[in-house]
Amino acid sequence: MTEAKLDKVYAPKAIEEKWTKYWLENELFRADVNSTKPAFSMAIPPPNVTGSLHMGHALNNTLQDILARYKRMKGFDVLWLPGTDHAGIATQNVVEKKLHAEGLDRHKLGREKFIQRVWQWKEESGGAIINQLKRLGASCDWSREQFTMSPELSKAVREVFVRLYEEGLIYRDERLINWCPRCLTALSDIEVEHEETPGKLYHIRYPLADNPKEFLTVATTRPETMLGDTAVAVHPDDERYNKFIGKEVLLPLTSRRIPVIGDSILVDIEFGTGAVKITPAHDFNDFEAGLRHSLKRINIFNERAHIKQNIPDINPEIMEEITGLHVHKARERVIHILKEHGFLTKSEDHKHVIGKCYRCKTVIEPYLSPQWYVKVKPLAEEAIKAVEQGKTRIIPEGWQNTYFEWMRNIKDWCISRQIWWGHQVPAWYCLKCNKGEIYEVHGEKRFSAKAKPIVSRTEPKDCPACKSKDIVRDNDVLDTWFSSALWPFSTLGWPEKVETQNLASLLQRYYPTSVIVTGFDIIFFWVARMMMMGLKFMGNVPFRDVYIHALVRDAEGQKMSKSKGNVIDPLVIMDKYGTDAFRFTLAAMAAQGRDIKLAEERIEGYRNFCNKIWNLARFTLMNLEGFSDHWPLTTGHYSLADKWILTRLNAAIKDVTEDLETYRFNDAANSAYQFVWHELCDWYVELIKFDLRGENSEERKMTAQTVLLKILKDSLKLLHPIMPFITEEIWDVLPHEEGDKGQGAGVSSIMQQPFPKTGEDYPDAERDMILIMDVIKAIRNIRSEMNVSPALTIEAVCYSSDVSVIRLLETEGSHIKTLSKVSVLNISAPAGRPENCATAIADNIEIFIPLKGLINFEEEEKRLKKDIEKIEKEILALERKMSNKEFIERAPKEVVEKDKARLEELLQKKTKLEQ
RNA sequence: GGGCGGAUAGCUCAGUUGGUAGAGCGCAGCCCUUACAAGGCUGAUGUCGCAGGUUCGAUCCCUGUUCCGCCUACCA
Repeated sequence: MTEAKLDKVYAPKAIEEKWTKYWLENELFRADVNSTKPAFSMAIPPPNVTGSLHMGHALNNTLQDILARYKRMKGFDVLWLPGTDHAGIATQNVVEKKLHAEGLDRHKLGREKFIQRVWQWKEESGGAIINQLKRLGASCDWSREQFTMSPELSKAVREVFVRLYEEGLIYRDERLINWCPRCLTALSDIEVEHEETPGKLYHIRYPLADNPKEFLTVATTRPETMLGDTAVAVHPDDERYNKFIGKEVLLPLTSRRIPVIGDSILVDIEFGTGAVKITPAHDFNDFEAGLRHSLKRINIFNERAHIKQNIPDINPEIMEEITGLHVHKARERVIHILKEHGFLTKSEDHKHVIGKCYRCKTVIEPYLSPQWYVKVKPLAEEAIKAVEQGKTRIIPEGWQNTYFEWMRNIKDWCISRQIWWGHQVPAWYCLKCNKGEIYEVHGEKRFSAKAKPIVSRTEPKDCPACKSKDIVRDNDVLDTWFSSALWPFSTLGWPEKVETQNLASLLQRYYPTSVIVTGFDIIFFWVARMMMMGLKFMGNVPFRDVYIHALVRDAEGQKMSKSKGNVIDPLVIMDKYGTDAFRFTLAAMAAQGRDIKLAEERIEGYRNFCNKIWNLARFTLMNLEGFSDHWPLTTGHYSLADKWILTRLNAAIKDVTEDLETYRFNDAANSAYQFVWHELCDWYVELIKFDLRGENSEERKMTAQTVLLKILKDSLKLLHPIMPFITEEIWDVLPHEEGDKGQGAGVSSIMQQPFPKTGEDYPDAERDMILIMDVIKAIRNIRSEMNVSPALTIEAVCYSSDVSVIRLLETEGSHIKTLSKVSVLNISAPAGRPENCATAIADNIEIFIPLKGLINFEEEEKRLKKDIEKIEKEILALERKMSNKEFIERAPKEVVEKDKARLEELLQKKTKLEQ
């Protein structure tokens, strides 16, 4: 007697904790470099150390874990490499906030102490996200956890930087960059979020220098920047203004005379007034125009976007009024003054796009400063080729265009950041050689773009040129995404391969990785750059497949955000419904190419599914009395139901396998769900209850037990990648055959089992079973429609003119009796409708149910009429189709045949019903 | 401005070679039938955004169009 070892109630929490601990203690997720199995590898998109598990992580890592577990069961040596990202700005912001609460700031603390504080913070709180991933069931090889600021990865960063510099692919230049006045750092183009905002377009008169009564009116959205104007541009073909080209205008509020120039690139005749003020130090277009016309650049504000002192040429009283004001405040003042002096002629509503910092949402200011850049064009070319040649596939394919589009229009990547937390640029400056190029910000020495850096893997002892020991390190750190770009190979030990044999084989074995799974929001930030760096330094793509998944939104389709207050916390969900239900929901909703609108009811539905599986397992265990694992499982023993469910299992295995191979997670989840609930539980379990109770024969009992157990085990294996915990728990208490329990040191887990393979199909049994099921459904339908109590046992008459059908009904009639609660099933009755009967037709089997005493004839009439109407409608459609000659001639034969048969069936059915 | 995606049952969404539309939740009716009420059985509901075109036949292919959403872009 097998004792039930599952609690009556499915309680996910304890199970999850138990198995997480077991898996980790037994290191079941560990990759084996020396394995003879084929390798499957993935690098996790490293979450920020500051992070807490959100829906995006949950989806991303659930999908990866499904792949990892599936591939493991498919016989691969799986390396899923985990780790976290140091997340420069984000982390610095977190620690700065903490300092602020203590009444400190990083400048008071100093760079070295501040960085110590960040490390301290990382040690104390940085592991949260990793533990949350473990709770999600992520089967990463935790023994290889990496951090983008670790000494090893830092070494990789330095190596890449130095090599790129030596090849001329990294350089320094003074340009206009996106500057965040709050973070006090430069940002790359893609770190700026654009947002359409209503604003105003101001028309300002610039008097002509030689005739102050004449004006050139410019239009601008940012009037305060006029203080930095160094020219006015008009279109050379613009007849209104081209006569002014070469002349000068007086810049209002200043004593500055600036030239009028002709520029067809910058100026759109149609827009605004047709005349454009040029501020090369504060606008990207103007900067370019300034280069074309060799214009001076006048910077009017500082790092915090406050108006500088002593901007050249400004009227002193105005200067005094606005010095130190934030540009936005200064704007109001300038508008006011312009209006007072009659320079402002008009202001109209105008919506325009403004950039905001992706970390803190502060309005970005274009700001002139020396920065480090990567020359990306040559790298991008290779990255484009690799995808064109199919060395890397992007899935779903639609994202390829996005990738190409960006790669083809790529601009040089500004990689330096003026923050402290991150990989400090491995460059030094000789104070002697660069004497004239030094300036100070917040007590830090900075160097102009003309300064000559010494770039080196290690700190130089002295200046190679003058041997002076007076050298200073560049204060900038690298864009966080610079180190992320190296992730697929830096985590595998690069560049150490020459020195350590073991690391070499790691790279050899696991690079390129098999697939990277990520959201589309970081295609540019991350995927594109990994491609460039991987190709450059490894000579091969970093991954074979890129699987791009959707964004998780709330039930209304809104992006989840703290400010909107619509965030669903995955940890809360896991507490409430269990991790398996949550994971299953994510998988089931992860259809390619569409965002996920997460509604809690859906999760609840899949929690119920977990419960269903749980009870299925309990039922199985309760019915294994006398079970012998030596019972031979051969075709000869199988009943119709056995053959049917085995055939359906094959279909489920085939579907789930194909779906997982092609990243169709939702289809895989649905196939498994459909099979387990609506075929296995709803039908098979009900069909074999008699057998299991031993009411047929010992042989039937043994066979049913064996088949049920096999189907349950295979179902658990099918589900395990999606629902690891519940499947492991049930697997653990099931009886096992030799070798079923997994290998090695008493450790056993369903995850070590091979993924189910399809067995023999029984198409005849499948067809016959459908027939029986249809009859059962038809009788149930009558009972329900006629309001026959479920407690009441009734009689039924089935009639068919087909001998094989009659034989089938005779041999399998017991199922009909049991499942539709019929006591006498009369099969050999003659055709024609007996008196006082409810009638139905299923698959050309006529079903009559004598209803003496318990019928409502009006109901029956109504029911019949409805049936007939439905049939007539379909017949009409089919007949129209059949009378269409071209359909008969041109449609595929099978289709015509099928329709013909269907029509015939319907006609027969109709006549029978009408009798 | 350019590009992409969506529009299918009350709600959230599937629908992979064009051949009579599916699921979950919700809804209605009946049932505590000893695996499961987090359950069982039965049922109802769709001019598949709009207009054309190709085709014997279109939710699916083509063109146009309207609403949403997203990405991208230097119109001051």
